[in-house]
Amino acid sequence: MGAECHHPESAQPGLAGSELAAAVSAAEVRCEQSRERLTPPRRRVLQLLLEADGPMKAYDLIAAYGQDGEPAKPPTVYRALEFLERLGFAHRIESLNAYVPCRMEREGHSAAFLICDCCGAAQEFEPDFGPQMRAAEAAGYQVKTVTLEARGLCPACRG
Amino acid sequence: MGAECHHPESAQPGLAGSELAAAVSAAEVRCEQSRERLTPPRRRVLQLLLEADGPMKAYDLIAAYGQDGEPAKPPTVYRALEFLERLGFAHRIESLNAYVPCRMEREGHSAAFLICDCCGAAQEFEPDFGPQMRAAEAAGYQVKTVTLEARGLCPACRG
DNA sequence: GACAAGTGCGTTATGAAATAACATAACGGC
DNA sequence: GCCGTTATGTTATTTCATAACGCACTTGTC
Repeated sequence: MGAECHHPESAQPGLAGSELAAAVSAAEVRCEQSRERLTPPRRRVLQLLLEADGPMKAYDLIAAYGQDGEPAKPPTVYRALEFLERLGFAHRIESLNAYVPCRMEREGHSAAFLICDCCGAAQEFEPDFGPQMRAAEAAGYQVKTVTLEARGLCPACRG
Repeated sequence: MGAECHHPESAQPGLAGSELAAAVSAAEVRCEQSRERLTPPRRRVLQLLLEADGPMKAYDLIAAYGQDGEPAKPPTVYRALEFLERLGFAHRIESLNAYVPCRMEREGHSAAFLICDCCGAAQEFEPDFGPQMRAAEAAGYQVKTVTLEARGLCPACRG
């Protein structure tokens, strides 16, 4: 994951400049539509996720939080992450204990990732959970959210 | 999750007696076939998982490890869990930080769970990852393992 | 049997991830 | 203005997981 890997980074590079500003603005608009508030800590954490080249750990966010180098307190970042997840602006990748901004156009509650064990890239893709939803229904479950994490090697690292 | 829930437990009850012994013996056979050793700590942790009524946290296993009430040291249990996962005898449920014994007949590396947010039950099911594997292939990824966790309400808790 | 290599275990200590609990501040409706 | 609600600041703690070391046991070789 990154440290051991010298392949060209295939992960989506972080946003910057006008792209970053546009992504933050889009989040702002969606917040207003939902009568939610993109407060300073929430905006700051979203920005850090969008700028990053790959999944960020919570304590990476905590360390990077202050523009002056001052770290945040853990609850500040965890609360912001909870909000961003709730609104669909970010996803937690369970198998990495890390977070990424949502790359999908469609707003929804499900997330699916292709994760490279070599370079650490995590690519979100549009999942088709048809078979799994049918299995859940057959078992009588009422599913609220689904997450899928596929581990392997990305095109750049599979050689 | 369990604490807040007074519905009838729909999770698979833990094994006991001859069923438990048979499950442990089956694991023993599979170990010998793979030239692996089901050593005492590994056997003990597997037994605890099989006896449990639901997912067990690592520190639950640590606390329950000694028959005399003596807890295990964390590395003892984490090493055993790593082994059991590697052999396919147990799965880690990432979104719960918890572990369950594998309930599937077929030996494989993929796992899929229906998790009840109310009673904490985690039911393993046979996943059909066809759509997701095709998406991964289209993206050029070489997938090694896939895990899926669907959160919702089990039949007993959905009311 | 002596030896070395590999594997697993026991132990101590530490690191990493996440949350509890309580006080204070800002917003929005009336 | 006042009040309920939501969000933040802060301290401390809990929960989860691993690093690092030395010893013991097994296995294969000579």
